[in-house]
Amino acid sequence: MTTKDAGSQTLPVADSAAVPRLFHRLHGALGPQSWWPAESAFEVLVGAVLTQNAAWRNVEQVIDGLRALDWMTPEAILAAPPKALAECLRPSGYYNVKSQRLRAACETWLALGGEAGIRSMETASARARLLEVKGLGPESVDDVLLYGFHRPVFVVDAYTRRIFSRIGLVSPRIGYDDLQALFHKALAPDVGQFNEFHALIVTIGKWYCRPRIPRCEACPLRDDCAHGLARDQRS
DNA sequence: CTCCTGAAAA
DNA sequence: TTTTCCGGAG
Repeated sequence: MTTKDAGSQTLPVADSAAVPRLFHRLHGALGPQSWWPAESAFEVLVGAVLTQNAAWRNVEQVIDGLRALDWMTPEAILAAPPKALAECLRPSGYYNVKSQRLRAACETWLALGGEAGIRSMETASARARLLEVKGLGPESVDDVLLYGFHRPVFVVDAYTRRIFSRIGLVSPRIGYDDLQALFHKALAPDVGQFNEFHALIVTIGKWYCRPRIPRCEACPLRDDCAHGLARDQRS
């Protein structure tokens, strides 16, 4: 092992056997999370855009609002007056940028042949095409692929980076692709497990591995975590 | 790095 | 009152 491993931002101590072990620890402690709360692949796309740096609680308000207006289709969103659409998105924040991102996503969605068209595409090409949309970054696209189209793509987010860097497996500045690659190497391409694992990570990040004041004492990963163990020694 | 923004928890 | 939220573009 060299000191500079050609761009890999996984720490030298990283052992990928830890990854599946952490999954089973989480699943045993928290149980099934039953994600993603959506009724269609398109609704996953909508939720993915709306939840960008926004609490899901606020996203739900918008989703309910879109349903009430009968706007939960790409055609309806593109037909809606831009001003009215933005107003509808207000509760989820960044409503001006998100309304533009949503329409851009709807245009590409239809251009690709809608849900049926995208379902017929290879995962890699669907991912590449969706990433071209201004406003769809890797996390939003991977949400759609995993939760909307049941493709074995591991979703990475800020929680994943924070939790796994605190545990001591990766650098806190690791990039999206490198972090995703860690999971793809450590796990079999199992859609059910990818679904559950990411959902569990979100729950841990939200309730225990918080940014400023983590609740390490009660965290299910405490015994596997460098950060949690360091806290023990201080007390 | 900054900006985009409202809602609710802490 | 401050922090945080299932990010992404410029």
